[in-house]
Amino acid sequence: GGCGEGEGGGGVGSPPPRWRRRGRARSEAAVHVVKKNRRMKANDRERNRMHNLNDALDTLRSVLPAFPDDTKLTKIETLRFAHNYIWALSETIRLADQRQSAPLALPGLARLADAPSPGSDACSWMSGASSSSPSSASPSPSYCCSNPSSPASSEDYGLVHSDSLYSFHTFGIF
DNA sequence: TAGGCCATCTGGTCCT
DNA sequence: AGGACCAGATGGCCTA
Repeated sequence: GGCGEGEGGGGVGSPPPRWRRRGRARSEAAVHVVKKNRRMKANDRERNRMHNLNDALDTLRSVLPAFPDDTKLTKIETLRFAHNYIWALSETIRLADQRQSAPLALPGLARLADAPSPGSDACSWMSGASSSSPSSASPSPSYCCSNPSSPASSEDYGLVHSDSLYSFHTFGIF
């Protein structure tokens, strides 16, 4: 916050005539009311904006795999999970495409070695406020698994069960 | 009780 | 000028 409420400075010297003082007082009151109304409207818009944002997050939660204990993901967890979930689905599609193009070469197994999945390497799908950017060479999520704020059960379930293993089982990789 | 998460308010900044 | 977006502040609620 700052100080944006600077009212127009008063004059220096003798006070203005009575009519001017009264008129000025009225206009100040009017300005105050206008500002107050503007602020209330802005608050209302901001509230609606945040509600829309939360609705979008709820929609995102609804398309993500549910946890067995019906734990509601926090906002940050939802975003991170969605990010890794998209990555896992992309990997699944990529592996499927590779298998289709070369079904006898078992490229998936080779690919698993050089495409670290969040569930297979030392990292997981949540946390990572201090993680490096995933936009470097590898598109895989780089969030590390040592987030004390994330429930361990959620971490374990999130990708290992719902995404990686399930997907790899589905396509016969394992 | 401390810490995490959340909703809300608020002022600043940018855009139309 | 007004609206959208953003970040900081604040207080409430919940849980370990």
